[in-house]
Amino acid sequence: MKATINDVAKLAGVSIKTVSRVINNEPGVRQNTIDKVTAAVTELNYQPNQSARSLAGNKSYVVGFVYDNPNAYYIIDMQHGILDACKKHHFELLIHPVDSKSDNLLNELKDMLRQSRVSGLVLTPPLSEMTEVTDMLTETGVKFVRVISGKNQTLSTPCVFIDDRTAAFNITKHLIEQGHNKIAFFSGEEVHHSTGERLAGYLDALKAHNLDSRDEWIFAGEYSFESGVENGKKLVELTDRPTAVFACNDEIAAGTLFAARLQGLDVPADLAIAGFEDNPFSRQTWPKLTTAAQPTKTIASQAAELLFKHLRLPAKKEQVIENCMFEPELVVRESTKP
Amino acid sequence: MKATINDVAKLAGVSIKTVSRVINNEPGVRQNTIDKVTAAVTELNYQPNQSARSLAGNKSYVVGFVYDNPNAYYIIDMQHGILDACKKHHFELLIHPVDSKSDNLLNELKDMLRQSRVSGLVLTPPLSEMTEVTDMLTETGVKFVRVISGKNQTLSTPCVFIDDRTAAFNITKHLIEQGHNKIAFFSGEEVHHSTGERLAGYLDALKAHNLDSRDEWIFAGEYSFESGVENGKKLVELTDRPTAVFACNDEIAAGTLFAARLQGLDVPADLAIAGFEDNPFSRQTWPKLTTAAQPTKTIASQAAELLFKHLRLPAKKEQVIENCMFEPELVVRESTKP
DNA sequence: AAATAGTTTGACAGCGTTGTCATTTGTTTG
DNA sequence: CAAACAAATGACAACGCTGTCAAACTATTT
Repeated sequence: MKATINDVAKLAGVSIKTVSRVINNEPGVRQNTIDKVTAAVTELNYQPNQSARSLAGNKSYVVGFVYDNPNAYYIIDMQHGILDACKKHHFELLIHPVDSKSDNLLNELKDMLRQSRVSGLVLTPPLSEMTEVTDMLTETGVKFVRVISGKNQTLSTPCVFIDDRTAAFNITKHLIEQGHNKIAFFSGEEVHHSTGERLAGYLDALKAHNLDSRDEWIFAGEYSFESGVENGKKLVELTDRPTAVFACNDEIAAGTLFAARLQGLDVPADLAIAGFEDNPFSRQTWPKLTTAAQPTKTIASQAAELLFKHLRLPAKKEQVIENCMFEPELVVRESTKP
Repeated sequence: MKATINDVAKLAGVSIKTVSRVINNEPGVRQNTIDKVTAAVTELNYQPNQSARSLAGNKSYVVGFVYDNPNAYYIIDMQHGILDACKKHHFELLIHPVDSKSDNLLNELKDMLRQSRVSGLVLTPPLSEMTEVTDMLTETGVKFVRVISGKNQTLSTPCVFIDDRTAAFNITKHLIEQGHNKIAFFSGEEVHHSTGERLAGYLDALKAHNLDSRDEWIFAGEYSFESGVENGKKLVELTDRPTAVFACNDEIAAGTLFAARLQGLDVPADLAIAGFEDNPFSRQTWPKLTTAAQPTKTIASQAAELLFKHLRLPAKKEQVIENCMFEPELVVRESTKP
C-alpha cells in the first residue's frame, strides 16, 4: 500500500542505500542517478518513514518549543513562525508549556528531553534568560536557540535578540515630544530581561532630553492587566502626578486604561498611555494603544532557522555562532495623541 | 548510557518480550513478574524508544490537533487541554493550523496525514463541522474526535457537543430580565454551527417571553472585533433602536462596545452588550462583559480522552460511540447591569 | 595497456521495539 | 498421579531505514 524505500529502489533500478543518499542530500551521487531516484519517488509518492529514520540514524527530526508565557497571542505567533520553518526543513514541532517558577522545572525538562527525543529546542523568555536552564541544557548536550532581550552580541549559543532598549527609548521620546515631562514607568516581572531593558531605554530617553527620573514614578509590577490596574490606582494618589505612563507591555497598558476610567481620567487628555508588543487587543481598547510592534512570527521563524543551522553543525568547541536582532517599531495610536 | 529494554530484561531476569508486555499493559503476566519488571524499569529510569515502538508496532503514539481559528486564547486552551490528556496516555501532540477556506484544504490534510503518521485527530469548528473534511477522514480511515456546536445526539463519530443553544437562551433571558425587549443579535460566520445554534437560542428566548423577533435586528457578520464595530455603527442608525445586543462572541461584543463609545452611547445605560466565550479580554474591557463561559481546556481534555478510547477500540462497524456535552455558563458582568 | 587514484554504488548488519508462535510452567480433572 | 488444558514466558523474525565498509566503476597517469 504505502511505498517503502525498497519499492523506490526497485523502480529506479538502484540499491536502497542510494535512494537513502538522494533523500538525505548526501554528496557523491551522480546527477543522472539522482534524477532517476527523484522520478521514482514522485511516481510512488514515497514518504520516508520517520520512525525508521530516527531509529536507524539515531536522530529525531523533531524540535521542541518550551515556553512559560501567559500571553496567548505571543505563543501562537511563535508556534506558527516555528512551524513555518519546520515545514521547510521537514521537521516536526513538539510544544511543551512549563511553569518556570516550579521547583521541579529542571527535572521536568530533563524528563521531557529524555522521553521525547527532540534534537533541539527553541526557548523564549523567561526561560531563555534563566541561566539554570541554559546551563542544564548545555550540560545535557541538547542544542537550543534563545529569543532574548538585549542588543546583538556574541554569546556561546545562537540567539535572536530583541532590542527592547532602543524601542523603549523611542516610545519615551515620543511621549516627551507630545509635551510630557512627567512620565511614569510600569514594570513587568524582573525575571524578564525585557523589563530591565525597557527601563533602561526609558531612562536613556529621559536623560537625553534632560529630564529627571524619579523613583516614585517607577512602579514594580508584572506583565498583567491586574498589575496595570493596581499601579494605575496608585498613580493617581501621587501629588504631582505624571501625565503619561509607559507600560512595559500592552496588558499592563490596558489595565492602566481601565484604572484611568475608574478614576474618571480621560485618556489621553488627562493621562497618556503607551504599551509594548502590539498585541491585537491594543487595537481594540478605547482609545487604541500606542505601542511598539515586534514581528513575533518572523522572530520565531528566524529562531527556528538558526536552530536548524546549528543542528547541522558538527559539535565542535570553536565555531562562529550566528545571531540576529530585531528592533520593535513604534506604532502611534490614540492613547498618546494630544 | 541510555537504558534499553534489554537492560531492563537482564536486570529483571526475564525476556525482553515480557518487559514489553508489562510496559504495554498487556494481559497474561503474573503480578510477581510485573513487580520485578517495574522495579527494574524505575531503577534504570528506562524510557521506551518511541521510534522503535512505532516502527515495530506500526502505530504512532502521536495525535494531531488540526484547527483554523483566529482566536489565540481558544487555541492555546485547546492545546493545553489536549496536552494534559496526552501526557497521561504517553502520546505526543502535533499541531497543525490550516486555512479552512483554502481550495487545497483536503489535499493538504491528506499530505499531512501521510507524512506525520498521526494515529488520530482532534478537530474544532469550523473544520469539525465541514462534511467534506469528516468524509475524507472517514474514508482515509483516520480516527478523529470533533468538538461541535449542538445538543448531545448519537452520531457515527465521537463528539464533544457544546450546547450553545441553551446558553444563548440563558443570555437572552438575562437581557430580557434586565428589562430589555428590543434585543439585537450580532452573528458570527455562518460556517460555524455555533452561529446558528446561538441564534436559535436567542429566538427561543424571545418566543418564550412573547417578544417579537425582527429581521432588521439580526445582523450578519463574523467572529471579529471589526464586525462588531461595523454592526454597532449600523445599529445606531435604526429608528426604534434596540437597547441591548447579544453578540455571538466576545470579540464582536468588544467591537460593539467600541462602536458604542464612538457614537457616545453609554454601556450599559444606553446599550447593554453581552458576549459569548469568556475570553480573558472580556474582563479587561470597560465595562466588563457579560458572557457565557465555556471550559475550553476541559473540553479539550475530554475530546482527547474520547479519542484515546476510540483509538483503542477495534475497527468494527457496529459499536457504541461515546459522546459528551458541555453547557456554557452565564457570567453576568457590568456590560448588562442596570 | 597497466597501474593508480578517485568517484560512485551496493551488501549487509544493526537500531530498539512488537508480533507470532513455540515452549515452559502451573492447575485442574478423572 | 498422569493426562489434559490453560496460563505465562521466551526465541526469533520482522519493521524501514542509516552507517560502515567493501566492490565496482571512471578517469588519470605512466
